[in-house]
Amino acid sequence: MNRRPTIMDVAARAGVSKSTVSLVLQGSRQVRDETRAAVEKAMGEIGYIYNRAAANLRSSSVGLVGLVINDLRNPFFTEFATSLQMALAAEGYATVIANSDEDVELQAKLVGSMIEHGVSAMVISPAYGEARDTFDQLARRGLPVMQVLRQGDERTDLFPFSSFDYATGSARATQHLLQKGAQNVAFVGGLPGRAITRERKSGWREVLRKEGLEQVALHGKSSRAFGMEMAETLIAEHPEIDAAVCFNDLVALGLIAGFARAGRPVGTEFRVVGFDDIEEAAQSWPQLSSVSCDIAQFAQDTATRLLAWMVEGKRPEPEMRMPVRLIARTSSTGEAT
Amino acid sequence: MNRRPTIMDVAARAGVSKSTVSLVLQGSRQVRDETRAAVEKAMGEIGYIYNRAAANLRSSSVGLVGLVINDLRNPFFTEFATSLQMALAAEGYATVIANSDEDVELQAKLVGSMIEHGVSAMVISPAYGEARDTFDQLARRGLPVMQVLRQGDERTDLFPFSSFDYATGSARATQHLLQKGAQNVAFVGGLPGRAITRERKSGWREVLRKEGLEQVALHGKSSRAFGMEMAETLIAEHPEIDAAVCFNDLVALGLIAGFARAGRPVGTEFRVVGFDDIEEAAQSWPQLSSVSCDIAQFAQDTATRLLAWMVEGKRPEPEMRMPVRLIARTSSTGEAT
DNA sequence: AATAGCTATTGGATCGTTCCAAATCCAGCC
DNA sequence: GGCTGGATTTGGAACGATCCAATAGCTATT
Repeated sequence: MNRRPTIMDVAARAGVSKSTVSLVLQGSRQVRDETRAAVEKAMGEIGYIYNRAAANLRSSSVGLVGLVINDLRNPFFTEFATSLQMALAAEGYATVIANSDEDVELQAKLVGSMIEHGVSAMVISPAYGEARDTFDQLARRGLPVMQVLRQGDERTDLFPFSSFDYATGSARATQHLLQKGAQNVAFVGGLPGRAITRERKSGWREVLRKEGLEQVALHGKSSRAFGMEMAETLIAEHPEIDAAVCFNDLVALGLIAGFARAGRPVGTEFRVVGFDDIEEAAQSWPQLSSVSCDIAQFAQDTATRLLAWMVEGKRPEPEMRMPVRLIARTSSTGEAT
Repeated sequence: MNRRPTIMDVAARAGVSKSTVSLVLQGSRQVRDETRAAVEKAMGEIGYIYNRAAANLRSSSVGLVGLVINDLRNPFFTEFATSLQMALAAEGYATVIANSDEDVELQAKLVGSMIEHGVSAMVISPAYGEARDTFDQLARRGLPVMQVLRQGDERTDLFPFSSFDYATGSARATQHLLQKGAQNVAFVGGLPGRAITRERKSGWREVLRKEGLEQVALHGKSSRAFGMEMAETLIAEHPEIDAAVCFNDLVALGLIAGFARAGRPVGTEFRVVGFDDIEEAAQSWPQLSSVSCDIAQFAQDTATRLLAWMVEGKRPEPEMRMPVRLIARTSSTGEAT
């Protein structure tokens, strides 16, 4: 016989009952140390492998957390995904990472597949678009589901939402640029009409409004390519603009690349602040000033709150904002660091 | 009663037997259309959700593929992971992505957890370090396992290995730099003693040897930060060097940033070629020349070969090399594109 | 009308765990 | 020696699907 060994085989070998083996597997404290040792020895000898499917079937709790990310190629999200996976792994939970690639259809499939696989909770950074059905399905299953970094469903009582305090961040960035001597600060990037764009823009807008300054905003896909393109636009059509708060670091880096290409240095005659403080920000030149979002800490927090919900039933508050911090570097100060 | 509905409930509602429901679930062609419709209607009405754990228990084949990546933060790997996930999804397989973060212990845990969850195959880009036990475990289970992009175990008959033809790529890059007028070409990045470093270096070495040129290689962690640091080293200690083939694009971008910081433009007096052609290469300034590895195509290929193995039992050849292509851009030609 | 040969449907056994209530063990005490 | 009570151990039922062999329903053929 060459089938995969089961607890029965282990039990036979160790001279105990299958129930005892099961207890050992679950790390129960009520089995005698010698018994446990014997069972573990037997497991090693016959090369036993735990069958989670069977266990799940009976106990219907899987120690599996689903994570659906709208854009795993974005380093910001990658960092979040890996940090969350590690935080959950430390508590004995496995994480299934999936990338919806900003496609609500695919997202629905992924969520469905995860539910079928019996995840016991879910963390989702939703794709843009209508996903009411997907969330309804989640609600029906009664799973703990947290929305992070983006809000895809307004029912935050059902699906608590947590993110960063972007508004304050963009206000700080704008003040910083003005203080450094900038006269006209543009906002670059972010797709119009989206909540996250509104938030990252709102602080900038408030500050400019108070100062009575004109507001120039260039919206578009938040990529490096868009930033590069906008450099040309700014130079050609808005020569008065001498600083920019960017939707994210990718746009900011693209903008800087665009200015470099046009032979215009960034840091003194043109100042830039990005958003997210991705690793690259400190390692490009000029080094990029950025509103830092401590994503590893955020992931850790998310894990903690999710576990409290799963294990103790303590549902997180409907909305949480993590504070952000402005990191001033060469691209806004002109000074080497 | 408020438990999750089962196929029995569906069967009762639809007035058929559980077996019929099971057949519908499996998309069998042998149930009558009206019957299928009735069953599907019933499923919709009572909100039935498929329980994969139960199905797996009986059928022991899960449609789940495990993917373990040594560094998911690296955009090259992220791209591979997402592309593979999509290619497999198209064939009805779900992919579990996990990040070992270059830690063999964690890698062992992840592999173990995936086996427990009953993955039916595995794709792994191994972490550096001794992982014999992990591979042994995989071998015992008899799972189809493919090593990609990195070889962690020498038994390629058991664990077929596929990657890119790096040696040819670095030879081309070096020839290209010499042809553009470079006199002394350094190699920057890559941890010494590793197979992938050897490969990416070998083409460069061969070309320089044939030309009778001196070989300067600066090894280290292949990150942006290292590249930046090496810019200073090159300027201070190797002023004769006027071009570099870099281990990867991150190092190349760091190197360029470092030269920019020192006020030395890259493209004419100093030329750089990277490796991987990540998205950013075309969107930085100067645009980065790079040895392009079509990772999406590679992922697609990997999926195809893996499926042939899983489904038809056709084991892939032990070693496969995908051709690469040199993309010349500003950083090596000095010309804007 | 009986038979054969399909197609469509079905009941029971089964997968490998966990859960539960009951049984067993064992030291301490009267 | 019998009894008590906590610590260990145990057998059988259950989880929810699939698989398999058997059955029922049809049509076409003899």
